[in-house]
Amino acid sequence: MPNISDVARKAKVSRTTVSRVLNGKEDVNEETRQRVLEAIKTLNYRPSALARSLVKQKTDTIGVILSDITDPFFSRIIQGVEDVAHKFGYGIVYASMRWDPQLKHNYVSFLRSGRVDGLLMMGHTVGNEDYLREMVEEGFPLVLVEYHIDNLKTNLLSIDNQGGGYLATRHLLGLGHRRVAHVAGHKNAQVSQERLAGYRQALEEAGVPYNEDMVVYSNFTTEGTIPVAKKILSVPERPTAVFAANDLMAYGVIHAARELGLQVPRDLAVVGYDDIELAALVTPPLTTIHQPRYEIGSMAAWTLIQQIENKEMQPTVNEFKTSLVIRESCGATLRRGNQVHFEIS
Amino acid sequence: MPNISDVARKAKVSRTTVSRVLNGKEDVNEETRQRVLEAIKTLNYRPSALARSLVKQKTDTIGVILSDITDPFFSRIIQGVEDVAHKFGYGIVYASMRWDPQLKHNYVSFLRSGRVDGLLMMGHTVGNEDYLREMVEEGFPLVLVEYHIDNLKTNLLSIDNQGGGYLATRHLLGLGHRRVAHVAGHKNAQVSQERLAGYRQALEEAGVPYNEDMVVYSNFTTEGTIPVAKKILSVPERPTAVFAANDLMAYGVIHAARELGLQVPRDLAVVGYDDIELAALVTPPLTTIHQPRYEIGSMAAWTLIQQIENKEMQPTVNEFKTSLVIRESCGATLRRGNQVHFEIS
DNA sequence: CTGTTAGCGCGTTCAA
DNA sequence: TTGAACGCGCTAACAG
Repeated sequence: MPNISDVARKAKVSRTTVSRVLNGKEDVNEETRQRVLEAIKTLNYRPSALARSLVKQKTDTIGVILSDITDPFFSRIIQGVEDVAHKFGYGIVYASMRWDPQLKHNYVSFLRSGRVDGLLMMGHTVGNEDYLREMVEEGFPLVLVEYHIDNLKTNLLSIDNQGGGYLATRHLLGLGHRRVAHVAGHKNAQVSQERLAGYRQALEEAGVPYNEDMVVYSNFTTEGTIPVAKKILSVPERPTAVFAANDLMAYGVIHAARELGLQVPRDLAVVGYDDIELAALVTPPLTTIHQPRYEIGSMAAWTLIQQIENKEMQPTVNEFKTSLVIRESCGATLRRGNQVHFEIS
Repeated sequence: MPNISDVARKAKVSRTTVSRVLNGKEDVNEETRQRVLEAIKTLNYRPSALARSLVKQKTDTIGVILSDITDPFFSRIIQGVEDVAHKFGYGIVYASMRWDPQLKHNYVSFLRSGRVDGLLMMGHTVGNEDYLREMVEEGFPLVLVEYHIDNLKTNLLSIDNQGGGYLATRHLLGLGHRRVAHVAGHKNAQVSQERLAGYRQALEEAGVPYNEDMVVYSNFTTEGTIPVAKKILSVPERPTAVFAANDLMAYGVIHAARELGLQVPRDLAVVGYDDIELAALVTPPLTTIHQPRYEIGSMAAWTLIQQIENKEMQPTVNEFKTSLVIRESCGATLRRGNQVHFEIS
C-alpha cells in the first residue's frame, strides 16, 4: 500500500500539498492539484483512516454494542441507527456481546480505545458496570437504550417496559384468565425485571395473587423456551394464558403447547412482546406489545452524534411508550362477536 | 485520556519500558514493572488501539460485510464467525450494506483503509466489482461467501444454490404439482439466479415447460413478498405450489395465500430456503432447504484468519451442500400415509 | 534490564 | 501557493 509520501514524490510536491488536495482545501493551484490527483490514481493510493484518525482524534465511526445481533428485535432499531448515522457521515461498527458481561466489557474497551467516536449500547445485563461510570466521567460519548443506572448522567432512551408488561397481562386478565403464567427473559437482563414488574402490577390490580410457580425465566430465544414452556404447561393446575417477555419466546410457548396437544388460542392464550415483523405474518398472528423501534434507533443515533459533535451538551432522557397490538393468539378478536365484554384493554 | 508518556513520567521510566510491561515482555525488573502497573492504574490509562495498530500494521479485527444484518439467515453464520474469531483473539466489526452496491463499496473502502486485517463478505449483489479484483491483487485478505467471480483467485465458500433450488422444486413436482411458481430473491443477487437455475433444471427434467409468468422477483423480505405473491396467486390458472428463494418470502407467500382464502398446504404447497430457526417452530412448519450455516460461518472466519496470518497461503474453495427438510407446508408428510408414491425427494 | 532514536501515515501550524 | 517541522501514541532496533 502506497502512502502519502509516495504520492508526493510521484507528483513532485510535498506531502503537505497532497494532504491539501486530499482534504479538498481551496488554496491549491489547479495545475498541481491535477498532478496530485493523477499520482493518486496511478498509484491507486488510499489514505489510511488509521493514521488520519490518530492525528485528528476522530474516527467518524460510531460503535453499537448489543446483546445479540441475531435477535430480530434489533432489526428495525438498527435501520433507524444506520439511516441517521449515514446521513451525518458516520460509519457503524457492531459488536454482539451475546449476553456475556465479560465479552461486553471487552468490546467496550476494544471499541473505545480509539476505534469509535462514541458508543451506543442496547440490550443490557445487570451487573458491575463501574467502567460505564468512568466513561461518562471522562466525557466519552455514550447513549444507553433501555438501561437505567442510578446516578449516571448520560443519554438514556428508555422504553416503558413495566407499562408494556402491565398492558399485556391486563389484556389477558380482561379476557377472563386467572391462571396467567409469565415467561421472563434473561434473568440478568434489566428489561426482564421490568416486564415482570408490570405483570405483577396487573395481577395485583385484578386481585389475583402472585404465584411464583407461574413464572419461569428463559433466554429470549424460541429454542430455549420450549422446554421451560412445556414444564409450566404440565403442572396440574395449568395456566390458561401466558405472557412471554418477547415474541420469540411466545412462539416457543406456542410450539410447546402444540406438542402437548393444546391449541392456541383455543386452549391457551399467548401474548408476546416486541412486535417483530414476523409476528403479524405467521400463524397464529401474535398479540403483542409494540415498541416504536425505528424511532428508538434513529433517536439514539441522533443523540449520540449530537453529543459527539457538541461535547457540552447536557444528557437527555427520552421515554418511549408501548402499545398493545391485538391479533389472534389470545382469542380476543375471535370472541369479539359474542363476548365483547371480555375485552377491556 | 492519558497517554504512554504520562505513565512513563509518573513511573519515572521511559516510554519503552511502559510499552514493555504493556505487552508482557519478560525482560523487565519486577520492581519497575510494579511501579508502571501502579501508574497505569492511578492514571486509569488505556493504550490507544489506533496508535498501536498504526505501528504494528495490524488491527486484530476482521470486518464482516453483509447484505442485510437483519436477515435471520445470517444469525447462525455470525455465531460461527464470532466463535472462531474470538478464539483466535480477533474482534469483529459488521457492516450492513442493505443491498446497495454503492454502500457496499463505501464500506469496503471504509474498513480496509486500516481498520481491519481482513474482510469477510456475504450476501452479494451482481455488479461492477473491479475493486474486489484490486484487493485480491494487492493481497488484502478476503473471503467471499456465496459469491463466484470469474478468474478471481481468492478464498471462496460456495453453497450449492442451484442444487438447493433443484431439490426444492423436484420435491414439489414429485408431489404431483405441475403449476409450480417461483418467488425469486433480489434481482441483482447472485443466489437468486442460481436458485432460479435449479428451479428450471428440475422443471426441465420433469418435462414441465418453463413459464416465465410463474416467476416473480421479490426482495428476500416477508413484507415485500406479500403483494407480488398475491399477484401470482391471482392469475386464472393459479399455481398449486410455490418455491420461495428464502424462508421469509415463503411466509410472505403463506400470508398472501391466507388473505386470498387459500390454505397451506391444502390449497397451496410452499417450500422455502435457508431453514431459519423459526421455520421449524411456527405454523405451518416450513419445508425448506437446509444449509450448514454455523459451519459456513466458522469455516469462513477460520479461512480468513489463516490468510491474515499466513499471507503465502493459496486461496481455498469450499463447496457446501444443501439438503431438503420436509415439514408440513407442502403436505408431503400429511399424505405420507396414503400417497407415499408422491414423495420422491 | 533500561533508555535513545527512529518511524508507522497522516494533518497542522508557521514561514517563506 | 507551497514546504519544513512537529506531533498524534505507540513499538522496534540498537546501544549500553
